[in-house]
Amino acid sequence: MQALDEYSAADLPTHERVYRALRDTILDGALAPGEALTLRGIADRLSVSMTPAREAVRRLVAERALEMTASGRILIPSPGPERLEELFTARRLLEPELARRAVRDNNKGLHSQMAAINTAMNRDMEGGDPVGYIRNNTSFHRVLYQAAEAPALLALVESVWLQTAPMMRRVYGRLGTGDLADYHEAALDALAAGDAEALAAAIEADVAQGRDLLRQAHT
Amino acid sequence: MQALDEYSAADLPTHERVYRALRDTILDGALAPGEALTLRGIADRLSVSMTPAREAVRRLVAERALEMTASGRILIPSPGPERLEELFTARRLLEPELARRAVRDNNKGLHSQMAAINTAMNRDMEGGDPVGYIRNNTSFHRVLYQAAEAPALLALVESVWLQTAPMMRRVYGRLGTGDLADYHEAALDALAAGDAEALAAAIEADVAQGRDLLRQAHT
DNA sequence: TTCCGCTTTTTGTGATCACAAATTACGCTG
DNA sequence: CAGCGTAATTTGTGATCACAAAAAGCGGAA
Repeated sequence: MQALDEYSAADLPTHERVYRALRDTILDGALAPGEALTLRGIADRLSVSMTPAREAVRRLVAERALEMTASGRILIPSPGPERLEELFTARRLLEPELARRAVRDNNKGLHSQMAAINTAMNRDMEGGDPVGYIRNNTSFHRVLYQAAEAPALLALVESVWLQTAPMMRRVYGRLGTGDLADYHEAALDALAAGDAEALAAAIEADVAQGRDLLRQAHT
Repeated sequence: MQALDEYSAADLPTHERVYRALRDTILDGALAPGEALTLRGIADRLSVSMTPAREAVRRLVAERALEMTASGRILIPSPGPERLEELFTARRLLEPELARRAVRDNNKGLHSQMAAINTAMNRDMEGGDPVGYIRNNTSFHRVLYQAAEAPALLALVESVWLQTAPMMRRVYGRLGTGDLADYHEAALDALAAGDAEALAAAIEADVAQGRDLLRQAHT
């Protein structure tokens, strides 16, 4: 779990700071599927009262980043194969569209920014840093889609990421095997060429590869 | 605003009953874009304390069915043209997929159920009942997509509906003009024939028509 | 009338508490 | 040692309150 201090500078409402701390922790894949949380545990760890902790949890449950049983227990979701198939279908439908729009509104710094993130990803993989790898992989996609200036579409995609994030750690172990096509490189080339359809295809292939890796890891 | 009593029978948690009452009110298009709500107003109307009202609002803000300003004011969102274009793009990408899956898992009663809803819609339009019309239109789509048994995809679509719902009332006035293609009939025919692609095309056309009507109404 | 400044009211936030239900711990019985 | 029933503990829920900030109301000056 990540320190609350990272967000304390900006004088945000307490519930917002708790929300961001929890969300980032989930997005990093740092919490295992099925793991249980408690309101008092969250509140104590972040030195706040139960009220903002409850609001942050309620918000994450609404985004399906957390799950609540009928009795009120707070769990990290553990989506089964059917659910994962749905989530990757959503990514396959939405992300290529965002990629196309990003090319349309492309600005100069985007390519170098994404290239730098991709380099950091490869370093994380070689150095054995799963959290860093997952975080940079998310950033790679997010930076691209932010250029599309479509916040409503991006919000839908981010909600899907939150739901798949806890399972991503299992994929990490399968990455070093070597015979994986690098669709990030293909995406960077397409972006440099300003080829929207090639970029959309690379993104779709990248999503499909993630789905396949997860499908293998689940068995 | 709708009575809380409609959900009081099932002994759900208070915050859940408040959430459903608010959500259904929004989904019916009964709240105008830009309209302000207060926690105490919601709590008093439903005879509960501020705490569950706050949790319900927080959840709806997370689903983007409500908006909160930096100072904490609760507003019904009033999406501009660009935002609406995004939301209808999301519907165009997601709903045809759900329609295809519904055909795959088609059960006998679905067609007659949708036909009945469609009849009720036409009655609402002739009778001048905008809330009933909007509610039945939502049901028409929801019943179809529920047959797809893809809850994660459906949740994404429902989030989009919540965001467009407040604007739908403006569309209603344009409906009586007569020269509108009835894609619901086309959808029913495709479903009866078990033609997944024809159904997906009808749904896409229906979504596109809604987008166009809203675009005209906005000027 | 219009605009500015002050006062009053309204509003969201965060903390605390009592309570009931669920979970866990534990000791007894077989 | 396993199964089970009871006690102790943990946990989410809903209500209430103090507080600070924002909004609304209001009166006077230009």
